Amino acid sequence: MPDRSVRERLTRTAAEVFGWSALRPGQLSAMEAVVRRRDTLAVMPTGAGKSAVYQVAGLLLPGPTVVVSPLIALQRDQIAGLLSHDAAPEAVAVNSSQAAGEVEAAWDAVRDGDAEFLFLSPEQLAKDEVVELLAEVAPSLFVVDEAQCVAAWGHDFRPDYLRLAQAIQRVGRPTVLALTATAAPPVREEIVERLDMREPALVVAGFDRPNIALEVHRFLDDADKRRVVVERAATEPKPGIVYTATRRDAEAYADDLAELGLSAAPYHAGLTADERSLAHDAFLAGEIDVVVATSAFGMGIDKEDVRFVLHASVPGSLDAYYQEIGRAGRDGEPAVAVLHYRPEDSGLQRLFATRAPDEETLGTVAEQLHQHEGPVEPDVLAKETGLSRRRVTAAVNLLEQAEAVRTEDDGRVRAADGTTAEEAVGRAAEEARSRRRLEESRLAMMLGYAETTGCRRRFLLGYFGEPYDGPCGACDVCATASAGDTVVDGVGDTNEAPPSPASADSYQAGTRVQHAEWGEGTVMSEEGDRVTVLFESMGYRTLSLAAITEKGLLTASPHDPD
DNA sequence: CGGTGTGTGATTATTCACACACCGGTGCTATAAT
Repeated sequence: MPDRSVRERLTRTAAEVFGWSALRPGQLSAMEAVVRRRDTLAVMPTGAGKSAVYQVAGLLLPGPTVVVSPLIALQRDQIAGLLSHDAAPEAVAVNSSQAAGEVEAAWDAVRDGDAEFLFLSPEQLAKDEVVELLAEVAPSLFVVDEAQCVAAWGHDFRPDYLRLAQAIQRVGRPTVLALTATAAPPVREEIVERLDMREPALVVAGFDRPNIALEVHRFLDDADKRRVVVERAATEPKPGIVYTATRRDAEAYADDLAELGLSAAPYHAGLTADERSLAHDAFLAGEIDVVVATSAFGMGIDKEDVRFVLHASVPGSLDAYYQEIGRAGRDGEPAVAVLHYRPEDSGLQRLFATRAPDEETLGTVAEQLHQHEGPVEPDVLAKETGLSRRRVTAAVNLLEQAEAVRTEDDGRVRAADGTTAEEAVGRAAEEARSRRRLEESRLAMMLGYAETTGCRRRFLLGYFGEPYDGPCGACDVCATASAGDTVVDGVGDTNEAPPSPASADSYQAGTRVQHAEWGEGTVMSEEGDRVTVLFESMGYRTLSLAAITEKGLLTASPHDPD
């Protein structure tokens, strides 16, 4: 089909069914790739209309559309959004909150072609019965919404995220569309790899959010930090969000703010469902000025006028940080993102980031697998070992990644031929170590942002693979530098000068390089006298230009950049 | 990794220092008890 005709059909459907008079370029090209049955990864900021991509494209493909979504609340929002368009087709969900009758009705609707969209959690797809029902209705499009969850949650918290590829295969390998607002290059790679996407089209909308001013404050003393965070939350224009690392801190900061007479509410997973939805609804309705939350607060928060996002502690990665501050200033009006941190804060994040199935668990699971002559269901392994389903699945995932385990067409798993349990554990443990190195380097990049002497926006965008010459003029570093410039009458060439625009062209972001010890990598950013490279085996490393030149550390990679 | 709570012992009447254990974030789903 010629380009024009596909695009015309897409724009016409968008207008007639949803009433959208115009599509953004990113939306249209993602839709087009999907309709041409090409696997697609779309990285688009919230508000850029990610949902529209599958809503419109799904309609133009003949079979039903499956949408994997991490939260039931999010599934409800999406369904409500579809229902609000009179001309849009029916959408249903299947999850544990429903009665048996509802589930049956939902499947009937999909089977009869009454419902175009079916929303599921990844855990649903871990059930044979669900996969079999789905295979019968032959979906044409398999959407993974909030796809950063694959990389962020798949390894331990919700391991069924790493088994989606097998589910996709089993339901007839429909076209795969992964959607996310925030994903740095290694996260994108991981999504593509884990979902087993084939030669995917990559649609990346711009990351920059110029109306969000960036600021960082470093503290040595915990009490100082608390005082500054509370004062800042009290004085900034409302509404705003304060992120804390623990539930206890969320409560403590909310109490402090309430004592100052502000309407503030805590939000974390330790609250009851009622308390959470109360806080959530009140915040959306403008009845609460400040929500003080752990990372539980975020997905599905569709509020335009958030004026500040303060962090009372460092998150574990810039991916998480950018996702959280991205909730500010969606209306395009000025907003501010302030990170408050102490170097000690990173200890907790390091702990979170580096936890993996221990060798004992891996050993138990591997040995149990080897007890079976043939393939076995993961649930059976859980029963036999007495370990939780989550731990078993995480161990199986790791073993599979180490190519010591294979998944059959029916979803059962078996030990790879010619591998002993011992070898399997050794290789899986090495996979876990390699993953830990990457996680630690991601945390190091987070701290790099906090400690940078250059433009913060430049650092942030560089991390996401977006070259930015800067200085941006809207971060604390640039503000200080330009104040200095005025004093010295524009000379500005001091030791702490902002990054020089487009200096050496040899280490521009995106350049492929080779390191003698660490192998191939991609330059992520260059700042002052240092270059940050993302190595495939080691994660992020920051090298000094002087050392690179003197010791000849980096050579141009034989491969062309993509 | 770092903060916090608990227990021990030493010192002396209620307090303090120190060692040590424990906890820390995200949600789904199935199941049991009202």
